[in-house]
Formats: sequence, C-alpha cells, structure tokens
Amino acid sequence: MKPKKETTIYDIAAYLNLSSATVSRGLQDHPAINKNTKKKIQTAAKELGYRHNNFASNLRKQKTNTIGIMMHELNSNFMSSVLAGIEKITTEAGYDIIIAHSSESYEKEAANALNLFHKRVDGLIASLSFNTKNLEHFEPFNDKGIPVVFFDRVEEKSENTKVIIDNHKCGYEATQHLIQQGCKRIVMVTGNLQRNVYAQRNKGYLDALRDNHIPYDKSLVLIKDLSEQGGREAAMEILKMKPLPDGAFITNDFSAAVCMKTLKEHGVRIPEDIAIVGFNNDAISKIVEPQLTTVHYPGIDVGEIAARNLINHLKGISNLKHTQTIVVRSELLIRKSSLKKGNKKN
Amino acid sequence: MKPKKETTIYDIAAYLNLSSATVSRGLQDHPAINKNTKKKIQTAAKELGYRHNNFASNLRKQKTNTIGIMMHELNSNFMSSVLAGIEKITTEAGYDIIIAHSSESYEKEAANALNLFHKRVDGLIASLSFNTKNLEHFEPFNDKGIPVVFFDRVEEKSENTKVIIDNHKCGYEATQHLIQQGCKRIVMVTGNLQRNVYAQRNKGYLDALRDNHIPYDKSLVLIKDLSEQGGREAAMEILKMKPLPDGAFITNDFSAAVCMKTLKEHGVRIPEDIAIVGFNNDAISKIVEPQLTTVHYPGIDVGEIAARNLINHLKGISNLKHTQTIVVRSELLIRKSSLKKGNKKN
DNA sequence: GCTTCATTTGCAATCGGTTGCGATGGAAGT
DNA sequence: ACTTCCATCGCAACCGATTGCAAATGAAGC
Repeated sequence: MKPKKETTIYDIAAYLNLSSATVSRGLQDHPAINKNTKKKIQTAAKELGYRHNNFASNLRKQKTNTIGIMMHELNSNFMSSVLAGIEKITTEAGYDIIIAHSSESYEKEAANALNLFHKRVDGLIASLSFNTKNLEHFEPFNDKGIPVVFFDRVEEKSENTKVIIDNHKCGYEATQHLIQQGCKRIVMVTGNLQRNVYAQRNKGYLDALRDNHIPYDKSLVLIKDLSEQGGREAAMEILKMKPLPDGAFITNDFSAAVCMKTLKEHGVRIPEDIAIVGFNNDAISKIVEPQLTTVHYPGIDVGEIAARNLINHLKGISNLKHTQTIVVRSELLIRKSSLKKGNKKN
Repeated sequence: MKPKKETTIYDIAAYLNLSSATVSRGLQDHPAINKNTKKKIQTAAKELGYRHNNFASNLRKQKTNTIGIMMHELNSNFMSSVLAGIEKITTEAGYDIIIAHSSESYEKEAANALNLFHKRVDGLIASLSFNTKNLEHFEPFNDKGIPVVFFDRVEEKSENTKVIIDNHKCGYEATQHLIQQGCKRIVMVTGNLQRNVYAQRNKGYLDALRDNHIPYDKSLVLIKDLSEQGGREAAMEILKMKPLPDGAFITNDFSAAVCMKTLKEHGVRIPEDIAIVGFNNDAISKIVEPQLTTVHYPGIDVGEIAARNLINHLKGISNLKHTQTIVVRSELLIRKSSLKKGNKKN
C-alpha cells in the first residue's frame, strides 16, 4: 500500500540535470536562481508529486517552525476564540501549533511547559493556570532565548510580553454601572486573587465602591473557581447573607449564569432583587434569562495580537523586548440582568 | 542569549567514551545494551542537559509521530470534549497533534487536508464539515496508506473506520419520548440531511412516528444550520405554523436553547405548549429554563476511542481494516423541558 | 586448547534539505 | 586582448539520530 517512495529534491535534480542545491533554492524562490530555472523546477516538483520534508529542513535550519500554546482550559467561548485568532495568524505565517492545556493545574502546566520545551517550539503563547504560583517552569525558555507571550492570565512582574485587557477598568465600570442602578450592597464573585485578572477586576470593584463612598464589606467578596459548582456555591452563600445583596459582579459568564439560575430557583428576582453583571460575553450570556449584562472580552483579537507579535519577533521584524504590554479594547455590554428600571426605593 | 549549544548523543558518547550508536540505544532502552551502561548513559544525558531531537529522529525513521485532527468547529462543548479525549490518549502514547478546523466549509476542509498531508501526519482523525460532498480530499491519505478515522460526521459509504453513536436510535428515542408525553405534532429541527448524523436522527424520528401511527408532515421538518441564527429562525417558523406543534426535537443544544428562548419570548410555554428535546448534553442544557431534555453524547469517549484505535493501528497492535464502525453509548436524559406533567387533553 | 555462542558495542551509511564558498561562463569595461 | 564583474549554479559539509551488520569480548562446552 505504500509503494511510491517520496520524491525528494534529488529526484527533481536528477530529472532536470541540476544539483540539489539549485533545486532547493529554486523551490524557495532564492534570488540567485534564474527565473526560467525556477519555473522548470517548480513544474517538475508538481509533476513528480514532490512534498517538502519539514524534518530535514528543520533539522538543518535548527528551527521547528512550531509555536506552543498553553491554555488553562479550552472549553470556553473565550478560549476557543483566542485559539481561533492564534490559528488564523499562525497558519497564515506558515507556523504549526501545538496545544497543551493544564486543566487549571499548576503541575500539569509545568509538565506541559517541559514537554513543549523538549519539542523545541520556536515560541510560546501562554495563559497561566488558576493556581500557578511562579514562573520557574518558563525559565528554560528564557535561558535559550525562546520568546514567550502571555495573554489573559499573566504574571505582572514578569519581563515577558503580555496581551491583556484593562481588567481594572472593566471591574470599575461593571461596579460603577451597578451602583448607578442603585445597588448599595454589591457582591463580587471572582477567581483566585493571586491571578492578575481577578486581582485587577477586584481592585476596580474596590475603587468604584470607594469613589462612590460605599463602604467595603469584605464578606461580600466570594472567591470561587468559576465552574458550575462555583456558581451554585456562590448563589447559596448569597442567599444566606443577612440583608440580601442588591447587586452581583461575577467574573465569568458561565458561572454567572449558574448563579443567576440558582438564585431564581430560590425566588430571587433578577434584576429587581439582585442586579447581575457577568464577564466575557460568552454566547450563554444572551441565552440566559434575563440576558446577562457582561464585559465583552474579544478573544479573537487577543489571539491574533499575541500570535502576530510573537511571529514578528521570530521573523526579526520586531523585538518583543520593546513591547511589554498590549492592552486590547473591551467594553461593558448592558443588558437586562442589571437594569433596575423602576429603581425601587430599597 | 543562545550561547549553550544543544548537547547531542555525540556529546554524551564522547563524555562516556562510547559510540553514538550505543548512546542512542541506551536512551531508548534497547535490550542489547548492558544495564549499567544504560544507567550511565541516562545519567549523563541528564547531567549534560540533553534533549531528544525529534527532527533528526523523524527524518531517519520516516515517521512524524504526529496525528492530524480535522474538526468542523471547536467551540462547542461536544467538540472540546472530543478534543480532550483525543489529547489524553495521544499524549499518553507520545504523539503530537495538529488541529485544523474547517469552520463548516468544504473548501477549507479540503485545504486543511492537503496541508496535513504535506505535514506528513502519521494518521488522521476527522469529522466532516456541514457541506462536504465527497471524500476526494482524503484520497492522498488512502493512496499513501495513511490511516484515517472519522467520528461524528462521517461518510457511511467510506471504507474508513468510524466512531459514532447510534443516531437512529437517539432520534427514535427522543421522538418516542415526546410521543409518550402526548405530543402529536412534533417538529424536527436538524442540520443538512446529507450528513449522516442528521439523516439518521431524522430516520429515527420518522420511524418513531410511523410506529406510533402518527402521520408524517413534511412541513414539520426544518433544515437549519445549527447556529444562534438557525435557532431563532426555527422558532419563528414554528410560531407561524397553523396548529402550533406540541413538541420539538432540535438536534443541537445551543440551537435548542435559542429556539426555546425565542418561543418563550412569544408567549409559548415550555413544555406545556411545546415540549422540547435537544441533543448533545452541553452545559447549556442544564442552565436554560426549563432544563433541557437532551441526548447525552459522550465526546470524551468518542475522542478517546478514535485516538486509541488510530494509535493501535499505527503501532501495529491492531488493524483498522478489521474494525469498521464503532458505536459509542449514548442516552436520553429526561429533564423539565419535555415533561408534560398534567397531560392536558390537547 | 579450540570452537561455539551469547552478550555488548562500534562502524558507517542513511534520512532530505540547507548554505557558505567556490566555480563557471559570458557580458561589459579599458 | 585582457581584466572585472555579475548572474547562475554546483560542491560538499552539515544537522542529529537510527540501525543493519560486523566485531570484540568473554564464558561455556568438548
């Protein structure tokens, strides 16, 4: 079943009475090759069914033409968008991608990093797991001069390039919006505050409260993993709160949807009793009832930008050392779940 | 920044006064190498910071150790599950994966196939796009003896191994369930009937109707792409139907959710007026109100099985020619959206 | 002591492009 | 006529691991 041997540049060379060097150069449009010769080479290549051998090429060039992607998870709308963005750019540029996901585990993330390192990716695009504490596992990349671009979940102290949104602003605006709707006791449900995204959003929340002279009540900040389970737990805790809160800022649409659903099941009216703002603008935010006010976080753009910067660096067009942090646009989308029309006196 | 040159087996060989051949064998636990020697080699490898060079290895072995994955889309719960399943098995087996998605376009699918072919994947796992009409673009793989495993969206006539669920049974059971709930006029919203999955589900639907002596009304079958748009369109068409239908089988949870929401917005009560059954058991099915009755389609299992079969074939443990079609378990999960408790007389 | 055989290890070719450097030939310059 | 200079192309050494085959070593058997 595998009778036909692969044709190589040597076959083409023999066929055309040329040297393999000329064929190689002809195939990659080298300027020192005569136009007619190039044409002949490319025609012959097609005729003979030649396909380029990446391994031989990579071996010689000492480059893998592959970039690694590390994600904490890939089953969210946001993450698939990022992936789509990255894929678009990388395939255009002729790079392969290897995807590794950590399932939010630091250990797995470290293992993945090592694996990608051994696979010799030319560059790395990464978002940190929920509980990643340090960046030691990226050391080998830095040592070897392999560029790493972080997105979304980043480590602020790190020297690497980062693609993010202004999480502080988003948190501030979300909270501000809830306050404008008349909310006085606003719950914030968030992930691990070690992670920059959640820390920044939380800071925005705090600053908005302060600017509106609303006292900060520590017990209103709930730290959860942002899973289905987490959403349900948050709802149960909210229900137990002495005076019921009148607003909630939940930093993940899926979790917000679950939370909202649970609250409704217990007789809480949304937004009348509690106004809710989510985060990410996942598809679910438009399906849930009432539709979820949320922060649009354009995953495609994030992916494209991260990939483009990395590739430009690899091609020597730009240098990542010069562009430390890239902030992508994001915006608050106001929908029903947060609009207290009649602003009841309470 | 890249001062340290990579250490190779030659470095190890020189370091230990051995030949590169011995080192190579020692590193891969070849039986003809003395145990002590092996230990020394492996220790030295660690000391010197050796990392295996896949390119040299692949070049020599004429295998890429990579399998290609073609998906029609990857932003659904089901698809990410499949991917997770595939990834689990492939990484365990030490294979890399290259992911390509067609965005439901036949042209893109063909282009991806060609690309993966040039990348010389050892094997392929694929689900066809919405409007793929033929399998010509898989010919090169067959010609070269590269195994291809299809899943979910498959071409039934093809010779390749397929991993699927019993779509006919699922369609039958879903419809049967609706009938048992007292439904007489059941809408079916489905994708392109050229695709096996939808064709089979449709056949199940038809057979259930026939077995229950319910006349088939062609106008009740709506062909839609299963997007948000499609869900909304389906709802609008349902609303226009002369006697309103009393049941709906929608072959995709997301689409079903959108459809249900739209119907509710127009005053239709679910399930009292129309009972609804979805498909896939995506996370959204539990969040939507009422919770969606759906068919559990275990993506992880599908992915694992497809990957395992492919890899076993590649390793020569089994032969794909012998296992043509693998049917994975699936089951109807009955939830609120289809339970007409009080069975009104109509 | 000599042959036999198993255990270990080394030799050297091979996989297929890539690339620095030199060679060739003819046109152009003086 | 002779040197200079391009434009093209070829030589041959890499890149790093794999593997068939041969060689070396030593133990065991007669």
